[in-house]
Amino acid sequence: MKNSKENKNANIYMKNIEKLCKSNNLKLTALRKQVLELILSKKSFVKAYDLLNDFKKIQPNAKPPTIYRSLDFLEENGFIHKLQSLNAFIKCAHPKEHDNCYFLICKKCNNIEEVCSSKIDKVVSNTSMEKNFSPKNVTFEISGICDKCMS
Amino acid sequence: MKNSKENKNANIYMKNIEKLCKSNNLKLTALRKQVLELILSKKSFVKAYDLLNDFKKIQPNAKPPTIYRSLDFLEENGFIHKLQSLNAFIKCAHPKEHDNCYFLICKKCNNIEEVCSSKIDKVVSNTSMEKNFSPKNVTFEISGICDKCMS
DNA sequence: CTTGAAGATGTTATATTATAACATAGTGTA
DNA sequence: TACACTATGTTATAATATAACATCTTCAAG
Repeated sequence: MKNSKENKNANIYMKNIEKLCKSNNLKLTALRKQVLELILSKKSFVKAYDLLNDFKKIQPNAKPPTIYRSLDFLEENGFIHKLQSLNAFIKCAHPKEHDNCYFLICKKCNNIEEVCSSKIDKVVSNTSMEKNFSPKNVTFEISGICDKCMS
Repeated sequence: MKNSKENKNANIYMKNIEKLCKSNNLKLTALRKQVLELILSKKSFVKAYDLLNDFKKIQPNAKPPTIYRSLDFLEENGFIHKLQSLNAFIKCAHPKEHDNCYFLICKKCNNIEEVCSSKIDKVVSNTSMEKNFSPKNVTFEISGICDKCMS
């Protein structure tokens, strides 16, 4: 039951990505799509080499660049995020719908919550204005203990 | 001229660290102090293996754990920060004087500005309250182009 | 003192993460 | 069709980090 619901969600998500790629003239190749599917199949974040091992079940001769190139494509286009403090990857909760977001990372259950907030955009832009700094990429990750794991 | 000024600053910084270690009952061993001195001697961030190579000039048989253990000690106690998006380390601008800070990282000149702001503390604590999340560590790094490199 | 437990360092080995460099294949278009 | 461009395959290695165990210090309790 739960799996079929998750599959459905993953399908909806993938349809959206396909549409976005079409309208942005991006090539969602079979390889990239397969890699994204594997990422979507995870409850939480995934490490590159775990992804590689998963992918080898489909294509046994896969090598690190196979994965890293797809990850690069997916990240550059905002379909996934790299969690810098974990060296791990996770699907974007709202592809192409926001600029900056941050992550609440639970150390206990490994759940990740992606939070998109205008507050952080404000902090970033205010700071940048003050310092005359021109921001390009924001890494904002908060690790701690989530609601569920506290109680 | 400039070097002697920087040496003086590094000395003042080190005196402060020694004082802090004393009052917090932390062991700033010769090794840890040497590693910190190397970090202080850098204009900007430093990579662990560059540090190791520097350290080998003092102690040729140094190995990765030598460096990583000292980095762990220095980071745990807030004397240095790890820049997660760069896999690099940098001295803390204000040891033991603040909780959260963020970094403006210039992609061109590699200059790092450490900014301590109550605004970010507020964003973090507000978010955490809303989500009932208990934050432990914050990673907040903004990369872009700095004032000097823009003009 | 001295001894023994804890912490720090030395040392070997290996795990983990990521990319360079070059070869080949596919794709679209002039 | 042929060319330029992009994507993928492949080999090799670079870069980052830690596990595991040995040895040495240190320092406080006996």
